[in-house]
Parts: sequence; C-alpha cells; structure tokens
Amino acid sequence: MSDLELIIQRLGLRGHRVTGSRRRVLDALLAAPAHFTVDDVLQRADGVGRATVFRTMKLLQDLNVVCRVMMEDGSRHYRISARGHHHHLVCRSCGRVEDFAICDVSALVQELSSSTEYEIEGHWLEVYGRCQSCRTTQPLATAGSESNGS
Amino acid sequence: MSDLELIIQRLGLRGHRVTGSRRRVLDALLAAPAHFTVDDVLQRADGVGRATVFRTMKLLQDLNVVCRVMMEDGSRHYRISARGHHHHLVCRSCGRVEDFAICDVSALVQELSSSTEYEIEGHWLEVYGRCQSCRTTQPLATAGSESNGS
DNA sequence: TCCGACATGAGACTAAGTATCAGTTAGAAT
DNA sequence: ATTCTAACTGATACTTAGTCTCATGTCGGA
Repeated sequence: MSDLELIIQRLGLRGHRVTGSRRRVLDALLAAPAHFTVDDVLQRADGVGRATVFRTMKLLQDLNVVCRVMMEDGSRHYRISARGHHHHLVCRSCGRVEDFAICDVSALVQELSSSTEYEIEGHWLEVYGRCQSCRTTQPLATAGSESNGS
Repeated sequence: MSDLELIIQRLGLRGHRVTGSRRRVLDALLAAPAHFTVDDVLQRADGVGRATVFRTMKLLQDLNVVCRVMMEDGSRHYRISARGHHHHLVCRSCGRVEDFAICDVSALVQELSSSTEYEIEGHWLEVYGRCQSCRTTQPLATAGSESNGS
C-alpha cells in the first residue's frame, strides 16, 4: 500500500472525508522535498484555498501524518512524520532536516521531576548544525547570532 | 551593582546608547514577571513605540540580557537571561518557566556527529509539564493536542 | 434523490514582526 | 557650553502567518 493510500485510509478511519482538495494537498506534500513550509504546499497545491491548506495541515498534524520542525528563528517547517517519538537535526546552512530517535532524557526527566515538583509531560528537542555537504562547499559560514546551543 | 546598572554598563561597552526609551524598556523588563511576551513589555513601557520595543528586545537578546522561551504553540516568550547554557521547563497550565542547567547531551552529540556527518553546533531543548500548584488546583486539565513529547 | 453534516474558497480580519523615513538626541569633540 | 553627527526614535505603512466567517458546494447515507 502506498503512502498516499495509507494516509487516505487513516483519514477515512477517523471519519474524515477524502475530498479533491485534500488529495491535492497530499499530492503536494508527497512531491515536496523532505521538509517544507505551509507556503510551499500552498504553491504546489494549485487551486486549493489558503484556509483549506492551513486546515488540512492541522488535520494531518493531528493524524500524525506530518510533524512540525521548529527552526531556530521560530518559523515552522513540516515534514512527513516518522513513526513515533523522534527529534530533528537541522542544517543551519541549507535547512535540511534529519530525524533521529536517540533520545535518552529519562534521567533528566527524573531529576527534574524530583527537584522541581513538576509533572513532566513532554519535551521538544531540536539539534542544529551543518551537514557535510554544506561544510565542504561553504567552509566558513557567516556567523549568525549565538543560539542557546551548548 | 544592580541588575539595571549592569545591563546599562553592558550596553555602553558595546557602543550602544542609553536612551530614555531603552531605560523604560529595561524598567518594564525588570518589573515584569519571570517570563513575558513582547506585548507585555509594550504595555508596561508606556510611551515607547512598537518598533522600538521590538528593536530593543532584539538588541537585548544579542547582548544575552534576555533569552527566548519557545512555547509549544510556537509563540515566543522571553525572560531575563540566566548565565550560560540552560534550558527551560515550562508549565503547560500556567505558563510558568523554570531554568535548568542539567544538560547532558554530549553522548547524543557524539553519536549524531558520527552517524550523520553533521557538525553539531547547538541545540534547543524545552521541557513541558505541569507545576505543583497547577496539579493541586486543577487536577484534570483539558487535554490539548498531543505534542512531540515522550 | 434528498438531506444534512462536513468541507470549501474568498476575503476580511488579527497578531507579530519589519521597513521606511523624517525628526530627535546622546554623548563625544571642540 | 556649543556644535555635530551617527545612533536612535515614533508613526505608520507594510508583510507574513494564521484564523474566522459565511455563503456555497459536495459526499455519501437513508
């Protein structure tokens, strides 16, 4: 079963209709590069209204079909969702995004729980760096403002 | 030396002027609760123009006087910066923010570096949960959409 | 084939942030 | 103290991202 069929099935199971506009958005997503903005989808899904694209993206997020990637500047990108819990490794230079599932925060969560009395429910981790191809083609990037990075 | 004086000194050292508007913004920041939005500052720093508040906040970020807290919905909050590398623990219910410095990602960074050929330069980690007082006063929160949390 | 709930597009609206520009001012030089 | 100018300012127009509303369209069950 193709990705498209899987997603359509998931829509149906949740009682959502599979309409022309939704298909066009899905086609746009699946044809898009690994990560994209809502605006990219808007341009690719020709004829589909602005509001509908936003609505559909939100729906697909709820269905875990796509997930959000937070860029360092606060802008939102999306990508077809990997299964389950994962994080993103974002290239600061070209914007490429990799998934990774290594995520050992259990010790951290335990320590925070006991020291702060918070009930920890989730976390968001994005790692930023420069991918190999950017490092070889642009050895010296123009330095941006220093992030919260370690 | 007070916080205010320290910040003013830092401004001067970098060749920035200490103007009335900047003072008013700083007063607003220092009087604000531990975390706040640009809009909060706008309202407190009466008479200071919109653009100036945004400009000043950006400047203060560059000077590491304030730091950004990314809320789960993508909105930006700020807080007076703690020294050095740290992360935030955000209460989903009341929005309260705690700093923490425990941050052992070196193993993760090493693993990612070797498996992806990225040069890791930084990361962003925000932890979300519910603080003790929210848990006791509102035992059952209305459930929001499920986050990327583990 | 009728029907109602779901979905849609257009466009008005909001919020957050940026750009422009003429006027003001801090603070160094005189 | 006065002058000078780059830095700064507020007003306002603009941009961008996203939401709301509402009249219209359509899917698919009865």
